[in-house]
Amino acid sequence: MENLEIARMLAETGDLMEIGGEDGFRIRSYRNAASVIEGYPERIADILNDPARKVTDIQGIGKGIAEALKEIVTRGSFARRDEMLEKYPPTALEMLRIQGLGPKTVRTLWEHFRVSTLEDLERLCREHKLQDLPRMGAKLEDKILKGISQYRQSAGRFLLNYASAAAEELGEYLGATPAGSFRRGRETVGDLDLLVTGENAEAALAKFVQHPRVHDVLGQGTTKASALFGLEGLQVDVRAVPAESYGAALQYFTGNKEHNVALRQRAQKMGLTLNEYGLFKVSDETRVAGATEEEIYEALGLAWIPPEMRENQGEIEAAEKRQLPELIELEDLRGDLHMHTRESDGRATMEEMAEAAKAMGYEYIAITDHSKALAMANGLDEARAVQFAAQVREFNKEDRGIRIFSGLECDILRDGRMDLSEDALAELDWVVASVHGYMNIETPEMTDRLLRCMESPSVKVLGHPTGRVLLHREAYTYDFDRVAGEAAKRGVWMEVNASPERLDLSANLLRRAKALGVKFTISTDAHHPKHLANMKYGVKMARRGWLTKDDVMNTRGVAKFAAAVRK
DNA sequence: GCCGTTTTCGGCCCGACTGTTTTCAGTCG
Repeated sequence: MENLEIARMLAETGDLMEIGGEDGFRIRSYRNAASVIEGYPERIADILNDPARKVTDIQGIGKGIAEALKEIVTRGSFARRDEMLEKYPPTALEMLRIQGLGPKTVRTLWEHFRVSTLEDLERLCREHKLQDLPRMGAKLEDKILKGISQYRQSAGRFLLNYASAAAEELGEYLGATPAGSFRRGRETVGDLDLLVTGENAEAALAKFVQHPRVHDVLGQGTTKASALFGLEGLQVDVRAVPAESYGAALQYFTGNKEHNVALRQRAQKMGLTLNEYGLFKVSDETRVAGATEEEIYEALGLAWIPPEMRENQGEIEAAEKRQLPELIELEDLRGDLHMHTRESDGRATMEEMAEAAKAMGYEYIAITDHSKALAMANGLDEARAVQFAAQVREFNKEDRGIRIFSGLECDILRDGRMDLSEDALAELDWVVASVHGYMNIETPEMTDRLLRCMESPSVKVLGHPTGRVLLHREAYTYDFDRVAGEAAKRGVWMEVNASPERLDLSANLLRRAKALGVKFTISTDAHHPKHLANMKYGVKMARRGWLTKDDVMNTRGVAKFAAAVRK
């Protein structure tokens, strides 16, 4: 049992308890424990198995949850969870994920109509049955219908961090390499494709279906096995391919479809045929290439194309002219410019974040806690912001092997003004401007709002510029080209938010912004030292947006970066 | 349910919006 799954069970139990109308503080304890465990560096199961260790030493885990953890690890559930699942169906949890539907409404619907599936709920809304209940009306019915449709679009897809954990675990276990949309760095994946090759390839398929976290084997033959993995049921396809076809298979299963079609057409014109086994001459079926991707692309007269670019969006033409951009690499990053501490809603102190960043080899970070508009996150007001800036100046007086920039993730108010006064903002080194509220305003108003926020001389970068939350919330709408154009003109940068829930901007918008002359930062929005490792997802996204090292400002060394910020 | 304690009980982030009301419950962040 992995931490992520344990955390999910605790959080879900908290959700069910909320539907049950139980004490809010008790629910918070479950959620808090879930969040601590999710971010915990060691496996909870290992700690439980070590007689010398106590899980209650972990902050947020007391006697009660320690008992639950023991149960979860030994039998896959715990009493409280079972009890709640007796009362409410697991489908109730699905309903909670609909935007606009909360625990109280779910409970009312269950008690009145025994609504247990989204289909039931949808029908009731269409028949306007919700209006029979107190405080429910037509608007709510509409909202729920919209929420269901949005939810359906995202169901069955997985965030990159989840897929990534599975890919790493199985990759190591099987000696397998990921292909598919995961390899291309898509922000969400529907399934995970893995390739194994060599003498033990067929044996690996058998080994795969015996993995303790594999269940529901969908099929198993000599070249392919397919099964559901982990609690969430991520579908994993493992393919065994001979060494001489490995490159061809990797290419074929990485896709995407359009890219592959274009390559096969190209091969055809050259008197060749391309499939997952190799590149062959049509005339006498002799093998031209297949063992590596590089030799296939080369035989087609192309430079090897990074997987993140394989969408048939002009990359083949660029590869032909040998004009592919040199994409940014994870190792190019010298700092992380968006993270939170306990001052607002983060889990660690400034010093702990700095220490973790230093261990990753960074030269600098910016601490960017929330501003006061985010009251629930205990955002900073003017006085605290100014005090924080002084604290950072003090920190930097000594050489600590890492430089901190005093930053703030400052809310952009509805009218486009900044949440804190210019005087206070001027004390800080680095202001990230972000939208956290009023996301459903009309497109022109949102455009004006973002244009106006850049009039503040303190604003250096637009944080998570479209506000999307993957599988959960659509981006808010505005005239992107106008805003990006203005950002380029004013020297305001745009963020690639590396949090796997966001990955904002998207690849398409990155390319558009880049074309308009925008510069970027890639930052994790970490709320825990562990989240600093999410940088790799941001880099993937940047690569999908064709960004180079030069496009991304936090690839600069500390002196150059500081100079660029001051300008 | 956790934490901290002047150690077994009291405190634990809450403000703003929406849609429903006619004073507020529910949701979101």
